[in-house]
Amino acid sequence: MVRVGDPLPQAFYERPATEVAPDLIGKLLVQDPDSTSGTLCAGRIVEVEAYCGDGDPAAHSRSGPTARNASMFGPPGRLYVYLIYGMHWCANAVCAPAGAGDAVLLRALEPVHGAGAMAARRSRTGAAVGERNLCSGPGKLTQAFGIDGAHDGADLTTDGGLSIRDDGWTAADMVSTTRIGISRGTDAPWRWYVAGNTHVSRR
DNA sequence: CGTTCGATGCACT
DNA sequence: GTGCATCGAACGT
Repeated sequence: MVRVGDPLPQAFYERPATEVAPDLIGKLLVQDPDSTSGTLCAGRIVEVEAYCGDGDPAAHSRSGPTARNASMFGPPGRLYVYLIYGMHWCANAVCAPAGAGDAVLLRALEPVHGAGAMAARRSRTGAAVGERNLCSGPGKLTQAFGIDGAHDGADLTTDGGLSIRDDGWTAADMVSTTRIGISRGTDAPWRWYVAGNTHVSRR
């Protein structure tokens, strides 16, 4: 059983995404068991990217609120979940005061608890999925945790469901690089990951 | 090991 | 009609 603290409070998220993102490295994404999933799942955040409403050409919020990105302009500490390439869900933690359009994309996790349940959700055919393949990418981690559009706007700061918690772990070495998988805003050094961690995407 | 490429739905131009 | 904040299979070296 994982021993963790309370969910990070809304105040933690109510800062620019570029400040919150590196602080999310090392924290735990926790999914409490519920009626449909009897297993607690937890993964340590080892890779993130910041997207900013203020002049960031890569952010979905760059042109103001739309039906898709509405939660990105909502209160901080909520999830912004969207579908990409027609088949993968991506999960973000909304940051900064409501209306700013800031969010931090969760790019990779290191499984800490519930890896069996994650593997079951990651495997379509029943074939085994290696541990390094469970959460080593933004589309993989949402599949591993069963996160989809129904979680858009979910509150990360309360008990039950999904939350992000601090168990005291800190990275020995953290690296900052430019963001990947985008065609605009490629110069901003807004990707952070744990140096040497085997669960970081595209290693 | 490496790189290329198809899948697949939808928001936005 | 175009272009994705991706993944994994199918190649080539």
